[in-house]
Amino acid sequence: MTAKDAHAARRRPTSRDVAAAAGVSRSAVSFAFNDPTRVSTATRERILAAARELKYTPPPSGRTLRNGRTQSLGVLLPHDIPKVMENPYYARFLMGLGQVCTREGMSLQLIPPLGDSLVKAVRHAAVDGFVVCGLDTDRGEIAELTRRALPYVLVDSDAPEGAPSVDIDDRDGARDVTQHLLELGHRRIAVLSVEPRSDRPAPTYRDPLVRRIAGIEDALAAVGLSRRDITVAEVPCTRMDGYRATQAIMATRPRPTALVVLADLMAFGAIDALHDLGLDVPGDVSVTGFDDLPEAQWTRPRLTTVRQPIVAKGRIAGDFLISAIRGEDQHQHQLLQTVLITRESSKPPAEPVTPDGRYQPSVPQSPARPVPSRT
Amino acid sequence: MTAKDAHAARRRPTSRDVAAAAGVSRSAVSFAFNDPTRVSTATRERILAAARELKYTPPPSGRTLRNGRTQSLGVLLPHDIPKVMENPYYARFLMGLGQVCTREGMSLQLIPPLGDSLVKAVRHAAVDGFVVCGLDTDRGEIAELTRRALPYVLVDSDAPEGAPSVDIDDRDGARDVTQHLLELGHRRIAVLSVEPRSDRPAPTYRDPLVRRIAGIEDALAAVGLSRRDITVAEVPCTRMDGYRATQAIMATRPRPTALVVLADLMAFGAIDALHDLGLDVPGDVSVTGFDDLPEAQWTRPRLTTVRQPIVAKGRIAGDFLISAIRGEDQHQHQLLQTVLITRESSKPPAEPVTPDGRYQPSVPQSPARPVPSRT
DNA sequence: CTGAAAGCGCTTACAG
DNA sequence: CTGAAAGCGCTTACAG
Repeated sequence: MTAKDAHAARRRPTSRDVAAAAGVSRSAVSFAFNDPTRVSTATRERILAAARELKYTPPPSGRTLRNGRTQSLGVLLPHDIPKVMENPYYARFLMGLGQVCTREGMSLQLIPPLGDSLVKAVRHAAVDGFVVCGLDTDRGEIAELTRRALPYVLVDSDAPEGAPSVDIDDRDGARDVTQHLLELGHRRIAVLSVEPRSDRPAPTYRDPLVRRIAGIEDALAAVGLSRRDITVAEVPCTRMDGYRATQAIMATRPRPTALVVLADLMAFGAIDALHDLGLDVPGDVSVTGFDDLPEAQWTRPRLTTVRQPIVAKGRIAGDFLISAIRGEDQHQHQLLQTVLITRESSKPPAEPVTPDGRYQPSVPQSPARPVPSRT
Repeated sequence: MTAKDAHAARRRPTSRDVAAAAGVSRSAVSFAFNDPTRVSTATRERILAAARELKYTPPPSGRTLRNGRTQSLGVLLPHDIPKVMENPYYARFLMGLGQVCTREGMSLQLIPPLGDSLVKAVRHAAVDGFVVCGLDTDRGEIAELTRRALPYVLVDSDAPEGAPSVDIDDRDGARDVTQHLLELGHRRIAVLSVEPRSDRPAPTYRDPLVRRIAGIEDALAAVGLSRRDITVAEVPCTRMDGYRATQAIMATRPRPTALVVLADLMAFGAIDALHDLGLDVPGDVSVTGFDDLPEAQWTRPRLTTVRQPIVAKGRIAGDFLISAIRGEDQHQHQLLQTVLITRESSKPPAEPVTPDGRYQPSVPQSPARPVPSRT
């Protein structure tokens, strides 16, 4: 079989074919598509007609190689896409990035680990820059980003010194919500945190969840308690894991009167679990979250939580990237503030749980470690 | 300034540089990265060391041009990314596509209109295939897809005959939920539908929302009513638009006793609005949705709705695309079934609204137009 | 206003 | 096991 001929017959037309059909050079074809001022209107029409005839459209692969631009922003994800999309947090974060994409005329590439390797994912992605989400420790990804010499910005990450990053004041947020529960009189507090993505050698203070735990300790210290006085469970960040972990926690005695959950999604699961256990929220157990997803207002009772500006975080991360792609100066870091949102899922415990009864609010002591002050 | 030298000094290393540094050919460099069996271990180590030294990593642009593969799936979106991400429907749909991406080691590119033009977006996207979402009429996008000779599959679209597509039985679903309300005794029914994305010349029966309206008419016809007996409002598919439209609908007299909303997201807004108007759901007004998003179980009251297999839809669309990319035979169409989920947001109206009182359930007549039968 | 040519950086069939 | 060469398809500086 003359496979070659058959193949040639159905191969995609190139600018060469169009040039031949229109009786012009390949340059003219390129100009007709990209810079109409460089060819006469008549010639342009002829070229476009020939292109239509041959069903030709300039494929992006050639342009990408030539221009070194993909017109696409990459979002490097800590987990595979189904798991990421389970958390409404990401939908909101992508809304912020999407605002930038709309403005800049770019597409958004969701880049999950490739066969468990984020390094490989970085290596293969055809994008103009990376927003790196929730990188819990540098396992080579940043080195690979540097090698590729592409702009990047770390978000919710364990960002090394000097790396461009957008973060929130995790520590203050966690301190505020814990202090809120302590002021209500709670003393038997359980914390539900997010487990690290991988076995990592040493979680550092830069890790957002380490910072949140530190914030909890700040609040505890202010009333003379320490981490030893609370229990901390770490599970994957899913609603179902929040559900299961809450069941386990509530099986312990003495039962906690308050549950500090470090992600709204897991807090929803916690409320589900308490409901199924026949425990009243907040009558039997107070529950707090972290994020203030829109859904936090729809739970019954509505969720007391720490609001973070998720959409703004996405937008700012995108803006950082655009500046870097353009080679403009950029702020290297941005720290966004959280706000405690008090709703019905938290109230004083049914009975005082410490010998001295209800906690009397007092001026909090200075935290154990310096934290960014809020103005 | 010797700008050229400065540029040369900091220009990205290429396989040529690495080859020179390691004292091998560029082929060897390529093999070291892509096909280790083609070079000796010692040579490979030397090459990789040189690459590390020079901070070289093979950029995707060359490979893409050469291989004609991007390892990326495109999702062509009907709106810009912020608007799309507002609807939890898409998070679930992307979960399904994401399953395929995980399996195939691909990334997922979100491709919004480029300066309002989907044709431009198609032209510029560097992907191996397109999932086209909610295309409400062919305004050139499909022609451009054909020109690019890339595989595509239409989802929730006004798909032309013969185009690969994944759809649900919109008509049956809408008929079932309307029939449910009619059987409960409702007669004053308002429908809240999604407005077309653009001014289109002629919505056709292939349009999912046209099919849903047809399903509503089927159910009405079975009790001797017609479209003239109901009111239909069309608004953009957002929670806020659902809220506002419901306020407007409830200001009409006589007030409807049931609201058939053709997207859960808008139904959530409708429940919000009824709550704010001091109207009880379902006491004063029954509300039904369409989709069965997870959130439909969290509204109070929980939402009666038409469940569609959103994640499966995404997975199947992705599988279609993968088959097509591989050049395998593929099923051209897939029709997925919906199921009516009855929850607390619907109940009989407070008082009979027709002269003859409550509707007596009877065997539904055959629908006006043939619909795909469910087995 | 148009054409010939170089070059973006890779991969792989082919020859050694 | 390795090297020289062709080619993927475009864009644009340069010369006419």
